[in-house]
Amino acid sequence: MQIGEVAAKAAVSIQTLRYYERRGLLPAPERRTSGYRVYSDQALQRVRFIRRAQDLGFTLDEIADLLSLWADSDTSCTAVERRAGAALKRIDTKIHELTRMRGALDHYVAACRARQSLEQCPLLDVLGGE
Amino acid sequence: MQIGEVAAKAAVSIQTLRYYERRGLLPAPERRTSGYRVYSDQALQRVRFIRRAQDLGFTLDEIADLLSLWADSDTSCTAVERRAGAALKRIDTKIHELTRMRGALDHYVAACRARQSLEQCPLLDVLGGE
DNA sequence: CTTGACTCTATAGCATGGTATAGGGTGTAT
DNA sequence: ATACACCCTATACCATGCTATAGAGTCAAG
Repeated sequence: MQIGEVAAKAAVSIQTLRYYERRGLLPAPERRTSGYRVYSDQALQRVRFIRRAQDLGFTLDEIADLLSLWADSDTSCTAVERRAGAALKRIDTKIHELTRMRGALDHYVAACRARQSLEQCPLLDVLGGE
Repeated sequence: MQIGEVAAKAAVSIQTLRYYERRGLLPAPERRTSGYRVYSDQALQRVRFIRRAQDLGFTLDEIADLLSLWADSDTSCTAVERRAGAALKRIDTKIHELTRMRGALDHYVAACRARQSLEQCPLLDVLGGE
């Protein structure tokens, strides 16, 4: 397979594949004499792995780490779990932060709706006030 | 007040203040003959407004928009509400996305824990498989 | 043999919200 | 008068995950 085919099959752009290679997420592939990259099915699997891991909230750095574990089949599942735990924690933190923001914003929007007509906008007030 | 004092009082860095000015979030302040920026209390209020709005999940672009509303005291509260609604929507979308990721990741971590000792790691399998 | 689709490298740019650095001037206390 | 904290501009850089462009070479079909 050449790069365009892999890109199509994995639903990523060609530039993204070359970017992953630069980032060390994909091994440097074989080349034709012309310099064209030649990919194996394994490489395609690896790209799909990367995309799935991104869907699960891993960063590219974390994925590089996971891939190195994956390469070593002796790796204990525990090591993988530890990484997943870190990702979970990060996701939870983000959810809590956003939930807090949501609550606060919602509160002021409600106050805004409930205001008496002559009052100042409570939403702008809370931002500006204190 | 000069820039360092405003920075300290608003708990932002000096560079950040100059950055806000470049971004158009703060009006260009008066200058001493030396070129030193001189800020009013109003300017400090404005910086605090920016920070609070960021805490509520507004982007700097949205905040610039809010500030322009704020400046015009005739602005209807409705206009402010509309902006807040957009921010709420964005926050909700992010929360849902993260919740989905969390669920999927959690599921695989559980599968990983429940596996029989001889099985392959289910977490890596699900990432690589299919 | 030419056309067109495909590939290559290198470099720069996007969005976001800043931070860091170099090289200089200012203000005040001692 | 000199030390030291403070300020100035301009420019580049950080992380993150790409995308875009220029300028050139390659491959297969007609």
